[in-house]
Amino acid sequence: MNFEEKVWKLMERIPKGRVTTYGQIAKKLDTKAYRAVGNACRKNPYAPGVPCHRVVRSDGSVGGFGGKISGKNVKEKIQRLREENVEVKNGKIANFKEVLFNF
DNA sequence: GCTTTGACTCTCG
DNA sequence: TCGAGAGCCAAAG
Repeated sequence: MNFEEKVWKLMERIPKGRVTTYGQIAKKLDTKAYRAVGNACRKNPYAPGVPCHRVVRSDGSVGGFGGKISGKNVKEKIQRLREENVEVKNGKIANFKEVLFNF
């Protein structure tokens, strides 16, 4: 199994209404390839089976899909997050600690 | 096979 | 509090 497949599989485990960080995923995979995780996310061939929008940065900010990349459909992702009990404020998770999914 | 790049994270000033 | 720099790993050129 490739590294990316592991990442995707792990992301699949993220329940609705919860989020996780790249660091958590990397840690679960016994690696420090935080950035590679992000890369795998960006590819994301299993979307929306693999909800990459539920993966955020360690500080609770939504990461690249929130402010840098794809400025419009991102809002829909954010909106979906908010519908899933995840409050997003200004590109960051408001109740981050509460919705953070610990593997 | 080496170099570049990235949706990252940590530390320091 | 915020920005810059360094370190990390994997994929693509």
